Amino acid sequence: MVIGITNESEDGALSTDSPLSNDSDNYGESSNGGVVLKKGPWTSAEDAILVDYVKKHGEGNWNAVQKHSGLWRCGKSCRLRWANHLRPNLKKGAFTSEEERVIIELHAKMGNKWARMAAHLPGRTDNEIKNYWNTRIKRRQRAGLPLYPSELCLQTHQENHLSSPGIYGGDKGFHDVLQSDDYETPDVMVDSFNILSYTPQFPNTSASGSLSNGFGFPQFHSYVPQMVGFQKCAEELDEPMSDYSGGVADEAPPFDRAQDDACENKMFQSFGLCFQYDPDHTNKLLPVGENQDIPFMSNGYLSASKPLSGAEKLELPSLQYEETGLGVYNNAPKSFDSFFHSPLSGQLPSCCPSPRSSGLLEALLYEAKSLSKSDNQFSDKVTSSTISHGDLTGGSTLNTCSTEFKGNLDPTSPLGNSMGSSFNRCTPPTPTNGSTLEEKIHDEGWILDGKTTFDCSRPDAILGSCWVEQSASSSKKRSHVTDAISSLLGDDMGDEYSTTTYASVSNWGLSSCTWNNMPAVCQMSDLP
DNA sequence: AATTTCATCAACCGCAGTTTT
DNA sequence: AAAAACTGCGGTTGATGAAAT
Repeated sequence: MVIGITNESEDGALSTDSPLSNDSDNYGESSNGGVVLKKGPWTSAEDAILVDYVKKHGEGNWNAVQKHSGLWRCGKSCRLRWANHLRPNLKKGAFTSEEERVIIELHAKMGNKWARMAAHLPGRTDNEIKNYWNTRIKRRQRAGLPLYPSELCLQTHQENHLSSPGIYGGDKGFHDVLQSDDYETPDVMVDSFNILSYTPQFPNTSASGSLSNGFGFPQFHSYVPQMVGFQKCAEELDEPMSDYSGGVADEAPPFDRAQDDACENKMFQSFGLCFQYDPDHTNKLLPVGENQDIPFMSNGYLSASKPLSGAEKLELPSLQYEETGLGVYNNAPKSFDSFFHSPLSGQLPSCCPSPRSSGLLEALLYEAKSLSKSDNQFSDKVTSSTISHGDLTGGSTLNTCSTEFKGNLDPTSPLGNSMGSSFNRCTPPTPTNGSTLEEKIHDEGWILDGKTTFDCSRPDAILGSCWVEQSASSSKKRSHVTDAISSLLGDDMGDEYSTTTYASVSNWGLSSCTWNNMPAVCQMSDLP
C-alpha cells in the first residue's frame, strides 16, 4: 500500500510540487473546467480533508467536495475513496472463511454484482469482493478447478427443487432472491461469446446430475474465465487436457492447492466441463465422449485454441449475431453455445431463474413465466424490474434483440440463420384439435422415451428453456406466455413469435434432458 | 543476488441509470 | 421534453511486495 506514505506533507497541506502531482505517468491529472484534478493514490492529508468534509456535509454531492473543500479530486474519486476506505465500519484485512463462503454463494446466485454482494457483507466493499473474486478466478483457472464448490452446486440444486430457504444464510431465500425486485439476474449473455472457443463437452451424465450442478448455475458464465485458463493451464503444463477429463479428475491436478480447492477438484467432473486436449495440436478442445464429431468444434470458427480475438470482449447479447455473412453454420453454434451457458432447462426449478442466461428468448420466457406465475399477483413492478433496466438482460438487450429479431424474420435475409427464420423453419407444430401441446410434442416425436432430443439445426430449440414447462400443460398459462411475449414484442410480432416459439421452447422443458443424446443428434450434417 | 512470476490492492475509466435544471 | 449533472457499478489497469526460480 502506498496510500498516505508518499509525498504528503505532515501538516496536511497538499503539496502541488510533490511527485504526486508532477509525475503524470504514475499519478496523472485530469482537467475539470480548467481545474487540474489530481489522480492516483490518496494521501492521508487528502483523506483527512475528505473525512472532514463528509462529517460536515454528509455523503453525496461528491462533486461539491472539490468545490468546497479544496480537494483536487473529482467527485467520483472522492466517492470511491470514501466508500472503499474512509467510511466508518469498514472491515479491513483478509476475508474470513465465512465471508469467503458467502461470497462464493452470492456469486453463484448473482454473478458479478459486486455492490449487491457487498450489501450482504457488512464492512466489505464491492471493490474488495471483486478483487477477491478475480484473484480466486485466476487461482482456480490456473489449477483447472471449478469456481464453485460441489457442495454449493448440490445445495443450490437441491434448493431449487425443494424450494427451501436459500443459501444466503438466511436473509433471503432462493426464491425470494430470484423473484425479488432487487434481484438482478445474472448476465450470461455478456460472456456467452467468450466460450465460443472453449466449447464444453456434452456431459455424459444425465441432466439431473452434471448439468444441474454446473451448467445449471445461473452464473455459469462465470465459469468462462476458468475455461479459458484451463486450456492455458494444460498447455503450460504440457499436459493433455484429458488428464483432467477423460478419467475425469480422478486425480487432483498437480497443484499445491488450498484445501478448499482440493476438495473442489471433484467438482470438475460434476460440472461436466471436460475436455480433451487435442494431441495433434490442432488445438481444439474436444469433448470426451462417444461422439467427438461435434460440428461446432470442427468448423474452425469455434476452434478452441485460437480464441477469437475480441471474443472475450464481445458484449453482444447471446442472440445478437454479428452480421458476418458467414452463414448459418457460424451462428448456429453461437446459439448453441449460449444455450449451454444458460440454466439447464429441464432442471430448473419452478421458480425459474433469470432470463439472463441465454438471451432474448429466455428473457421473454422469463417474463412470460413471471406473468404466468403471478397470475393474480402480476404487477407493473415485475415488468419494470425485470425488463426495463440496465444491467439486466431485459432492458436494452431485450429491446435490441427484439429489433434484430424483427429484422431477421425475413427468410431472405442474409441472416437467414437468425432466430426468425430459424423459428419459421424449425418449429414443431402447434397443438391443434384439442390436444395439449405436451401431447402433441410427444405425438410428434419430440420427446422420446422421456428424453429430450436435441437438434442443433433448430436454434429455436437451442434457445429454449424450461420456463414454459408449466405452461405447456395449461392453456391458461400458455395464454400468459403468448400475452407476455406479445406485450414485449408488440402484438403482431408477439403473436407470431410466441405461437411458434412456444412449442419449440416447450420441447426443452418437458422432461429432463439426457445429454448423451446431444452429440448424436447434433451433427453438422444435420444442419440445413 | 538478480530476475521473474504471482497475488493483492487501489484507483481509474466508461457506461448507464437517475435526478436536476 | 431535453440536456446536463450526478451517481453508482463493473471492468480494467498499474503499482507494489512476496514468493519462486
